[in-house]
Amino acid sequence: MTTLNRPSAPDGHVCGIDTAMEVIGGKWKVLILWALHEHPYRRFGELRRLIPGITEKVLASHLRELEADGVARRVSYDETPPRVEYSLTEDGIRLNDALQPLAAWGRERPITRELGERAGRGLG
Amino acid sequence: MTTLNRPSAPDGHVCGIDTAMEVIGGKWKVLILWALHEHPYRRFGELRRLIPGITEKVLASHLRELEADGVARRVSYDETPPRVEYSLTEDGIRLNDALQPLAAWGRERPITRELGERAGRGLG
DNA sequence: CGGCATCCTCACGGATACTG
DNA sequence: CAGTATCCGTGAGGATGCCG
Repeated sequence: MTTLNRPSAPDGHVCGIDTAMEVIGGKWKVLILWALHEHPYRRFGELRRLIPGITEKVLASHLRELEADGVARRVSYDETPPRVEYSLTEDGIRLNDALQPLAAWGRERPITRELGERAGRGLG
Repeated sequence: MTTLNRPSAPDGHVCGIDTAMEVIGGKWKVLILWALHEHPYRRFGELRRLIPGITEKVLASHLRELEADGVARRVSYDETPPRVEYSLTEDGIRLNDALQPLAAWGRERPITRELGERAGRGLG
């Protein structure tokens, strides 16, 4: 995220969506947000189980980025075995709320392309 | 988009956001959507100028995907020189509307990370 | 003007092993 | 349990050139 040519709206037309996309741009970020949204806090392994297919490394890095972006919070308890709880910040909750219309669009949307094959996997 | 392991919400919890992310997931898609939203129709070169940094190939492929996803429409006129106009479909307009809260979030958001360097390029 | 055909890069994400 | 460390593959995206 240093020398990358980030997309930007033309001459001062800050639409803000690009900013948001930076935050939720990761492959699993919205799913993580969603999982955190359903419950006040989530543990690491819990998230991993809730999101089948994600690896530990990716989950960890995504969580770190979400944290750095101020939408997720990480609280670790000094216990044995260790316990870490992730939750949404106020801003993260607002982000999730802002995501709802998009989710509704995705649900109500007329199936144009082949949007069937990608969901036909038994998960959970 | 064939054998790719697409993210999915756990056990039937269809949040719809993943579906939406498939459509707007491209690097410049939201910017294209935004550009199409501001005006009833846009020409190819116009879009290219409106979105500095995007290459013709990427713009073309993104437009084609947006078209395949039913959110953009392409109309070409048999003239010399050739003229092609892109516009949003009804569903594309709804998508854009659904994107507005996200845009608002992006604009109002407290700057946590270094969200300054990526915009510091003279464009337009 | 509005593309498509190639070739190539590189960052994102995946697999595996190891640690406090 | 909750991660790091390392290596690697992939594919979206970028550069360039040509065409109707």
